[in-house]
Amino acid sequence: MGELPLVKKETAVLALGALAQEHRLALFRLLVRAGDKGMAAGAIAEELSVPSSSLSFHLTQLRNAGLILQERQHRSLIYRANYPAMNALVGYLMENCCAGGDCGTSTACEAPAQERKSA
Amino acid sequence: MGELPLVKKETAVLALGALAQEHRLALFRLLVRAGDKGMAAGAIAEELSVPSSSLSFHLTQLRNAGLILQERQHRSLIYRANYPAMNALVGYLMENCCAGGDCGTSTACEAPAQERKSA
DNA sequence: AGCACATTTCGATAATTCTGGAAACGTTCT
DNA sequence: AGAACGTTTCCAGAATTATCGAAATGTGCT
Repeated sequence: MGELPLVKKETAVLALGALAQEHRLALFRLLVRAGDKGMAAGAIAEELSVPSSSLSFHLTQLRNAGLILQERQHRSLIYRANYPAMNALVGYLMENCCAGGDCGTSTACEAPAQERKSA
Repeated sequence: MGELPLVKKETAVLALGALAQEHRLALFRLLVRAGDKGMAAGAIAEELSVPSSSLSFHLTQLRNAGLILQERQHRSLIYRANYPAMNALVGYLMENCCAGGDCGTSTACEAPAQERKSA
């Protein structure tokens, strides 16, 4: 009965703040859909119709919040959703839901064992 | 395969924004724990050590976002967490997770059938 | 009616966040 | 080395958000 939190208050506020913005929410959900293969910044900018400098700002926000991961691939920077972080956030929100009783909160979204880059 | 969303983009941004603030996140989680019986504004203010005028501002934010419900009881205003709204928000966040595949996302937090006001 | 209590509204200030063009930076190809 | 490409950093202005004391509003008791 110590229940030390998996997510700190600060972390949660940061993550929620990162998602609380039209472009970033769309961006995050886009990456959630894109799955393991991720998307390049340029492709995202085009998809969302956001100028690259603005997009870069938003990508940084999401990255600081730990919600997305970055990886270089040739000239492009590839971004992917951080599923564990998302799950942790949701878990934090629902923590103590129903006064500690187990009310069916079993959230999980593993990075899908998707066909990893067919090369 | 129309998949019309249970939560609109705007609604989600509003809700996330409401939660993306130290005091409000604590407040919401407090109400989630408090359950069906809710809490009066004054009690919340004391618990969170926030001046009443500030608290009122935050309560309004959460209420506009649809995350909490208000009900008068004698001289006090009682606030309760809106569980369905919370569930819908979480559902929206994870929508299309794993590219539409069912990856174990079964989130639910019904307002607990708690001992409703033992009077 | 009059008084005390619970909470909200007003208002002015401080702090933070968003935006996008231009310039800088790192990578790849010839 | 030099050129082209993809992305980020810099910057300054615009917009939004948070704070809290004081005053106003609403409710219930006597």
